[in-house]
Parts: sequence; C-alpha cells; structure tokens
Amino acid sequence: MRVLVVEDETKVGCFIKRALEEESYAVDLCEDGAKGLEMALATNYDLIVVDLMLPSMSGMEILKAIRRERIQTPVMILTAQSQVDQRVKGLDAGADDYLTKPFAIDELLARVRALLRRGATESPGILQIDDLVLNPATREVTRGGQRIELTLKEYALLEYLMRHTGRVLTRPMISEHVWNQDFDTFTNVIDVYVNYLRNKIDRGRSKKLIHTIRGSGYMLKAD
Amino acid sequence: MRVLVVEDETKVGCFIKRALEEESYAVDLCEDGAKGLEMALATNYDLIVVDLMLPSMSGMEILKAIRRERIQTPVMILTAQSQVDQRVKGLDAGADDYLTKPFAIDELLARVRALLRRGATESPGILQIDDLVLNPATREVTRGGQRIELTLKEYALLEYLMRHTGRVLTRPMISEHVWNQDFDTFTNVIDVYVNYLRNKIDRGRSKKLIHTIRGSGYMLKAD
DNA sequence: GAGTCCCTATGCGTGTGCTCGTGGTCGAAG
DNA sequence: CTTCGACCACGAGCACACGCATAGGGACTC
Repeated sequence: MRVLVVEDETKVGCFIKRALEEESYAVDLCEDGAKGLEMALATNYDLIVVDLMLPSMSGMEILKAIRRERIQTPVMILTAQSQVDQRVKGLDAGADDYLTKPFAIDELLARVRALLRRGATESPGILQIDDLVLNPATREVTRGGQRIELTLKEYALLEYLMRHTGRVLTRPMISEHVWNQDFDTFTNVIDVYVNYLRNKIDRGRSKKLIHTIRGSGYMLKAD
Repeated sequence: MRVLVVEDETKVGCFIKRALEEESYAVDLCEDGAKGLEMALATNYDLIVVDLMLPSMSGMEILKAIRRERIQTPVMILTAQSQVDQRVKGLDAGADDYLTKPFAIDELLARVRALLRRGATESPGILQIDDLVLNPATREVTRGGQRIELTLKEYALLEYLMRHTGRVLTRPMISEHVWNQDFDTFTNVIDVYVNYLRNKIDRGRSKKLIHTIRGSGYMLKAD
C-alpha cells in the first residue's frame, strides 16, 4: 500500500514516514505543498496524508484540487489545535478523516488502517480468501488456521494481492504499490518475492491461491 | 434514478427499499426471481440489485438472462457468507459489484452511488457479444459460462476484436493495434492467430462469432 | 560472528510467438 | 459450368523470452 505524506515539518514528516514504513507501507514524503499536489496527481496512491499548514499551497487547496480531478483516494488531514474549525471545511471538501496535532503515532496508524479498509472492496477489516486469512490490524496471517510468519516485504506484497483478489496485477502495479519506486525493467525482485510467498502459502497444498498470468502479472484467486 | 431490488426475504427487501427511497431513488421491489427478470427486461432501470438465492430462478440466471439481452444496466448481487465462490462466477457473468450478507446499509448505499456514478461517466468495463464475455480487469474470457484460456497475443487480438464488434477490421488495423508495428506484407501471423482464436471460441459451436471478410479482413459479430 | 532480510544474478525448462509450406476455398471471368 | 488465380486455413516445427528456482552478497541487528 503506497502512501503520500505531505508535511513541511521535517521532524514530524520523517517520524510518520518511519512509522508507516515499519508497518510495511511504501511511503513518499514531500515537504512542499505544490510539489505534493503534483505527486498526488502523478501517482496512484492508496492513501494521502496532508498537513493543513504548508508553504506555497495549503492542504485544503491540495485536497480540493485532487477531488476536482475526480481522484477518490482517501485523504487524511492533519490540523493544529487552533485550526479546529478547519476540520469541518476539510471534511466538506472531501477529506475522509482528520487528526489533531499533536497526536499519538498509534492513533495515526489505526486511522490509516481504517481508511484503507474502507476503501477496499471488502467490508470487514479482515481479509480472507479461501482459508487464507490476513488481519491488517495485527499483521497476522494464517492459512487453514495455521500461523504463517512473513517478512515485511512478503507481508506488504501479500496484503496488496489480497486487497485486489481476483484481479490481474501487473508488475508495474505491484512495483508501484509495494516497492515505492517506478518500474525498473532490469530486476526480478517481484518474481523472487512471489516465489517466497508461494513457498510459505501454496507449497504443499492442493489448492493454489497465487496464480501466474503469463505475460501480464500475478493474481490471487481461490479458483 | 430507478432501481429494481429482487430479494425474497421480505424484511431485508423492505429495509433496502426504504433506505434507497430515503436517498430519493425510485425503487421497485420484487420477491420472485422469474417475475424479477420480467420486470428487468420490461423497464429500463438504472440499477438492479439481486439476491443470489431466490425461489423459482436464481440471481445468477437472472443476471445471465439480462446480459444475454444486451442490457448493460449495472447489476449488484447479494450473496450469503457461504456463497463466496459464487461471487467470481457472478462477476464473470457480468455483475458489476457484489455485497456479502449481512451488510451495513451504509455500505450498500455507498456502492449504489459508486455504480451509478461509474455508469454515467465510464464504460462498463466488461465486454460482451452474444454469450462471449471478456473481463479486462481479470483478463478472463468465458463463452456460455465456460472458461476459455488464452495466451497473451490471443487475448490482445480478441480484446481488439470485441472493442470493435460489428466492424470490419483490416489486417493493417489489427497489426497496428495488436502487434503495434507497421504492416509487414510477408507475414501471416494475423491469419494464424485468428485461427487459434477460432479453435478456442468458435470450434464446435453452432453460432460462429469470428467471420472472414474475404479480401478485407475479419469481423466479430453475433449474426 | 550468527542470524535475518532484501535484493541481484544466473541457469534452466517450458510455453509462446512466429515462420513456412501445403492444401483448400472462394469468386470472377471465360 | 468450368477454370484459374488470389486468398485463406491450418498443421508442423523452431527459437527464444518469460518466469521459476536457487545461490550468494550486502546491510543491518543482536
């Protein structure tokens, strides 16, 4: 899941970035409003976190510009204590959630999870396909009730696959959302990690869930 | 916006009807499958919500019958928790969305909005001609509900044909769009691949969809 | 130093894309 | 109706790119 954070206070921004990365999100940090909007329009993020008070362009303007382009990506706005009245305006302008500074980082993470959950195709917070279960809140993965240990990247990849079950996911799509980098033709990281996941999830089971769509990409499916 | 709801459980049906009416939709409620299909064909609805488990005629049959009549109205199917595998079939058969019971009414309303929004601006996404269905999102192709496996090139060619149903497509046109290269007179790749497609799509069926226009090119047509 | 984790690099098998050549079909002209 | 040439169908077969598997190096932690 790829997240854009637009925050001008370097310290706060880096802190948020680190916290999100530890939760296996791909994070882009931007300290300038205008540049942040540009990034938001250029890349297909899963979530955007934006501070209201920014140099060059306010968070509210960014939000409005994004919505004007019909981009439905969930947006969370960060406000200072003194900007309480701005919240309502923000929600009206199409924000999905707000958080008042200073905040506990745990609360931010919880709200991020909630927003991503709401945006996903499935209603429950727990992702499930066949007997494979992923709980984003605890980052626990089980298959057939049996616990599966995953590394950060493995988990990030699986979560992305599970949030788009039944759809063909191309390498560029995966690269963009799981590795926050543009597609580099000369690497096979994705193949390698799909292979890791297969070893832990499908290996030795009759029902395979990870499918290769030759020439296109990969797909998670119970069929 | 006029909505048809086909749901046999009176309580659930009335609940949905009321909720939709509160959102100012015009709602027709029907508790019987066969009657529901009749209504769907008779009236030009903007959206159809249909339960999978119904007396006299399943939601899936209704869906298929509607699509067979080339009606592109968005359809949302309601499934019980235990019918998860039916979803995929439903989407394959041309459903636009599904919702698992029990659901929050807010979610149903949100999805209804999303479907109507999509229908207004964007294309339906699923391509269909006669009983041949192509879903670009999943890269899945079925004919008469039966899955057809295609290679990359075969799929690309079929998608191009389906996006221009009923029009004669010359070899240069096909070459340009599917092979994105200029026409090379000294190759018969296109003929070969049309042949591959015929084997997988028309072979053994009474109704041929791929037609040769001698001296010009090829055409996909239900006639 | 041992243990992870992330990523790169390489070799291998197989499915896919494409060419070639022959035989078949269609349609116009005689 | 017959003939002939252009056009198309289709099986056989080859080369190679794609994706899989696995080994190993670099960075980091304990």
